[in-house]
Amino acid sequence: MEQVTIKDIARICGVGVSTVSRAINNHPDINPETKNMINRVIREQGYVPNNSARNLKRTEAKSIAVLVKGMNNPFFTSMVKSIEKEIKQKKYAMVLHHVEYDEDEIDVALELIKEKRLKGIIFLGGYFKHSSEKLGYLNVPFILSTAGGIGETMNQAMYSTITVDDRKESYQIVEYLIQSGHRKIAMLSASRQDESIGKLRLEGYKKALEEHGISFRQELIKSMDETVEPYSMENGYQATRQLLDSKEEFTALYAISDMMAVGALRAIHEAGKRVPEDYSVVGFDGIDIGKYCIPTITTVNQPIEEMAKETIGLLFDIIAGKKKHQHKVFSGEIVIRESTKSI
Amino acid sequence: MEQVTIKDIARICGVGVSTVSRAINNHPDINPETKNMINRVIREQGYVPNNSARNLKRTEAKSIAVLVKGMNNPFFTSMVKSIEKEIKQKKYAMVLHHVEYDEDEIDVALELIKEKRLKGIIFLGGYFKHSSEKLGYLNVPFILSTAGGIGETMNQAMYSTITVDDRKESYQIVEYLIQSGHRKIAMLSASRQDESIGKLRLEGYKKALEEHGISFRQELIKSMDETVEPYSMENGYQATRQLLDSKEEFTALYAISDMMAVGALRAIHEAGKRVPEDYSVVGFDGIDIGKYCIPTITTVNQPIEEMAKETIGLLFDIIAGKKKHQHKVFSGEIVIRESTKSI
DNA sequence: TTGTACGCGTTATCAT
DNA sequence: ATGATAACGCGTACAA
Repeated sequence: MEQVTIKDIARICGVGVSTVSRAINNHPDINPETKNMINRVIREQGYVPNNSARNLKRTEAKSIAVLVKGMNNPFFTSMVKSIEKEIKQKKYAMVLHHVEYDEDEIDVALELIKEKRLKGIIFLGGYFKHSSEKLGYLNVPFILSTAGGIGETMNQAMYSTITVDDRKESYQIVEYLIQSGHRKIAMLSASRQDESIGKLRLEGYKKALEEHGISFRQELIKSMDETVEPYSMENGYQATRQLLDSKEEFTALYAISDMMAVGALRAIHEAGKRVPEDYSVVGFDGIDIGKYCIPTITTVNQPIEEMAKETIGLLFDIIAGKKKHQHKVFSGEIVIRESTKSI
Repeated sequence: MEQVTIKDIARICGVGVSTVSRAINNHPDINPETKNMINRVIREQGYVPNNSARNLKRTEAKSIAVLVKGMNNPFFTSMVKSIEKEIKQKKYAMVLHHVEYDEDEIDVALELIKEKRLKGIIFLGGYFKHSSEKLGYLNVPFILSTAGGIGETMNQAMYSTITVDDRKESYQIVEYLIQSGHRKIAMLSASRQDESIGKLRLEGYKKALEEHGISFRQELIKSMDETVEPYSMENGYQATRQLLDSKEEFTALYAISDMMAVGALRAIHEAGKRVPEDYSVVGFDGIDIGKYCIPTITTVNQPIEEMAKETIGLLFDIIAGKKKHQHKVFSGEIVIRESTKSI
């Protein structure tokens, strides 16, 4: 279990530690021969530099952390991939970290800042109802991307945001349903206490109903089961079953995530009904699975690629001091597929 | 950008650094009053201990790394969750790390060992064709869980493995198809050069055919497109389309992952055919999505929960010196759902 | 080109 | 109960 250190290597090679250090870090001022010799010994000994010590010493590390809330959602997976591509292109290192739904992302970020020498942070998802005070501890630029519940209690100049307008997009997908002739539109919503995207999407739903003279009925709203993973297929399945069992009449179902919509499809199928003949179903996010389901799912597509590009681009600009924090809103796009029909 | 350190806290509080350290780490020998005072200042200053320095100094860290190859596969997601639960129960910290398909997991592991003070490593997925020499550098116990390509070049006493017998399980699911009357069974396989689970599952397929007097036909094997994400829905979709376009006759389709099976379902649907009426489809893994698809997918269920428990249990026993490395094989279970029928 | 010595922020040890 | 100080492993200024 004994760790071999840089000193051991130096001793074995009969050189000083700085020479070994130079060999490791490809410094110019070193004799190629000694360098080769040192590298050979390093391999022989299986020596790996201790990163803790390195980070402790190093001035800068050119790394960016990406904190993802909830590792399950495939939506974030593709977002992360896009971001990673961009980060690598800029020759930065990406530190990916998952945050549980019940963890505090700021605390995690603070840990990370002290551990790695971060140049910036990207938060993906999450709710973000933190005080300005706490946010102030974050002494590197950070961006909230596709995060909900932003801007009420927080000082807008302290950070950037990249989002879609959840309220508006939600409004539009519901309006699409209304224009397709649906008037009894059920919704698979977030939990009742949700203060995040769930709330915004619910507001959009209500507004669309209102503007088209349809009265809101609480009975048509099914909230997520908090004991089941949020936004999951299982959650969508459960909620839809409840809805079906309740015998409430509806012709369309709006799930606030594509994953939930998949569960809804199943529940409807099991009830002996068909999509879209008996019920139209729409989701939200635009993840891959919606393209493979049978039927494929009509949804609000979030421009993942663009948002990722903008996120990382903005972050680099802020790091370089070229820009100030800003709040960008992207437009979603309704993608009509097989799960909806006009009535 | 100025980092506030333990010294600053000590100075502000008018105490020594060791006292601050004691306050942070809940040492017994400290006056509750000073402790409270220090904690207040820490909060006020937004001080967070530097983990690099901590790890550098700390004797032991009670942490276990989990390295996952390929972040996309939901199969690993649930595996990780189970493992995390167990690790937390033992009061250890889990370090989760994703490894890209083209990264070398051993190198990543070596980095991690030096950085955190790991007590053990769990590798999830991946191919593992490393030399004993390189493995020897890993000076903490490690377990290969659900990893393929094990045991040929590697010294079995150096590590443990937790797997299902991919060859056997593959054999059984194909045999199930054969017993259901299918004789023309197509397969969505790994890439041709695959030396891992893909190869084993292909061998199982061949053996089942052989033992039931069915001749193997290369035309019925579609390999994954290497430019598309391995084991993905897209990959399954593409391969199935090719298969369908090739006009080869078959009555059953065996996809080596559930995700690929989902893609296959879609491709078949688009071709105007039906599952299971026209084609029976089976997958492999037993992930959630298979329960929600329409139709639900017959598959080989891997006992994720048990394997996770065994993995982490064994690792702790090895760390404690209670057990030696061993190689456990779990049995899968064929779960018959809607996507298959007898002919 | 190479070696020596110091300091990074923290914890452990030993005094007090 | 508290404080001073020596490590931890590494990078780097500076001396040689």
